[in-house]
Parts: sequence; C-alpha cells; structure tokens
Amino acid sequence: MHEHHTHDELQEAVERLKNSGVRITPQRHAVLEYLIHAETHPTADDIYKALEGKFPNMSVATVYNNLRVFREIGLVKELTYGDSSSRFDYNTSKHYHVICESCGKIVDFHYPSLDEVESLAEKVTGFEVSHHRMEIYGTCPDCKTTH
Amino acid sequence: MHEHHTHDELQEAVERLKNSGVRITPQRHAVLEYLIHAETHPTADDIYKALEGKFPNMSVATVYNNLRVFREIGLVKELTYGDSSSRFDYNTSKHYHVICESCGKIVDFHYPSLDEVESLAEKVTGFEVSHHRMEIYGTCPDCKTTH
DNA sequence: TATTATTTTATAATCCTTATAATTAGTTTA
DNA sequence: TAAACTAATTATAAGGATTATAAAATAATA
Repeated sequence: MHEHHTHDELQEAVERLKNSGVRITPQRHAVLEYLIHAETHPTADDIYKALEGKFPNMSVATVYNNLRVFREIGLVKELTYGDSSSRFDYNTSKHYHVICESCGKIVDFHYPSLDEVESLAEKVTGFEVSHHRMEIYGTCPDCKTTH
Repeated sequence: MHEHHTHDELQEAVERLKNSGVRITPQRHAVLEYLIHAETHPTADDIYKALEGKFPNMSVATVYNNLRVFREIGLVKELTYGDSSSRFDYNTSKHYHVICESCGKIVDFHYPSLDEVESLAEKVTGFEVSHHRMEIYGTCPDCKTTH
C-alpha cells in the first residue's frame, strides 16, 4: 500500500519514539518494522503471528501495548470496521481506504482532503472539528471476475 | 436526530418487514419503535435496558437478533466507531455523523452525497463501488465551553 | 384446531482486548 | 562499567461484546 519505504522511514519513526521517551526494544522495533513494510492493513493477531518465528516468546499483550503506544504518538492509525478486530495502518500521508465487501481487501485511495466538508460541519453543528474518516465500499476487480 | 417520525414511518417499516417474510413479534416491534423514535444512536445494550420495563424477560440475544434482521433488510445501519460496542441508526435519509471526542455525543449532519469521490475511486482502483461512510470528529459546543 | 416454521429465551461459548503482577531488560547516573 | 532506576515484556486471568445452541414459546398456515 505504501509505495516506497526506505530504511530512512523506519529510522525516522525510531527517532520519533526516542524523542517521546519510548524505549526501543527488539519486539517494539519488529512490530514497527512490520507495520512500515506491510502491504496489508494487519490486525494485532496478524502481526503477532508474523513475528512468531523471530520472537517465539512474545506475548499478544506486547503487540497490543506497542500498537497503543504507536497510536498515541500518531505513528499509526487504528481502523475499526464492522468486522471483529481492529486493523492498523502506518501513517504515511493522508489517504482513504477502499474496502472489498466480498474478500475484505483494503486498498489505499488518495484524494484531496475534504476540507470544505469539515468547515461546513463546523458551521452547521457548532463543533470544533479535528478530523474525519471516510471509507468506500465495493467489490474489487478480482471478486468481480471470479463470478 | 430524526426530525419527525410519524406513526406512518413505523407502519412503513413493519410493512417492509412483513413483505420480507419477517414476523412481527412484540419484542421486534418494540425494538423497531425504539430505534425510530430514538434521539440518540443507541447500542444494543441501550435498547435492552430501555425495554427492560416492558419486557422483563427479553434476552439480549433477541435484541442482537432483531438488529441483525433489520440491518440485513436495510432498515437500520450499524455504526462501528473505535469504542467497544456498535451503535445502531434507523435509516431515514442519507446523512453523516459528527462525533464529539470528549463526551461521545453523535449529531446528524446532512451533506450532498460525495458522488464524485465514489466515481473517482472506481476509476482509480477498479472497484465497483456500492457506498461509503464518513464521520467527522471534534468537540461539541457543550464540551468546548465546559472545557 | 393441528401443524409447521420461526422466534425467543437462557445459557454457554467465543473472540478481541485489557488488567495484573512478577520478571526481564533498557537507560541513566555515579 | 556497575548500580540503580524505570519501563517493557511475559504469562495469565479477567472483562466485555457478540454469537451459538438447544429447548420452550409463539406466530402463521392449512
């Protein structure tokens, strides 16, 4: 999903963590690295299973803890769709998601942020708007042809 | 949230259920009625608690079952935000939601549907788009002043 | 009214996520 | 570098929302 993740991106993220007073442990580093290089939007369990080989003793709680830390710092976004578990997305640039209702595939979709919607919402509701989320649902090319 | 819910709206919904071969039981009727007249976007447990007086023996499973039936027919929309439980919204007209990050209040917000976003997504991703969801987050007037 | 299919109920089970407490391991300071 | 301090990890249990199950009740139909 994220086109080019150079080593620099991981380094940058590590620096940002350090500056926030977060320790860089091997497990934490691995979770972060996995997220940055992920071609998918993994669940906590996906990450846990993927790192099982490298860290046979790692606890699921560690994955959740680290994801929370990353989220609080703003490195990672938590995506809550209808299905059971949250998905996690490394925050590169602002983008939206297109989700296949048949197979669950999630594809990034870049679109200029909907600023006017936000400002109209402020006017109409009196809220002080901070951000918004949007997802688009449909059927992906693979699922269209496969029947 | 929904400005005027005449008796007709409930009747219409009941008809739609009947036409889909769904039986109208007292519990089902009550859940539906509650949703239509709700000023909030209740969770399954909200509904369960609200109907406790009328139906002391009703099971939570019944609430969930009926909400699923309503959702499958399209009468009701399930909203999944970051927090633990889903919220349910009776589908009147298309609208969006503005959510207070401080107190959790949900306010309806009408905006012309983002058709161009959908069609661009189709072009770029090759998906056959069916619909989208959008929520706007911020601080509500009450929470702004109360600080 | 008898039959059939659906719905409700009560309960248990499941799944995801968080809490807890003990242990381990980074980090800092002397 | 070693000691001290603090944070992170682990293993486990607990929590909460939702779903599954099977028996009992109820609605629809003939």
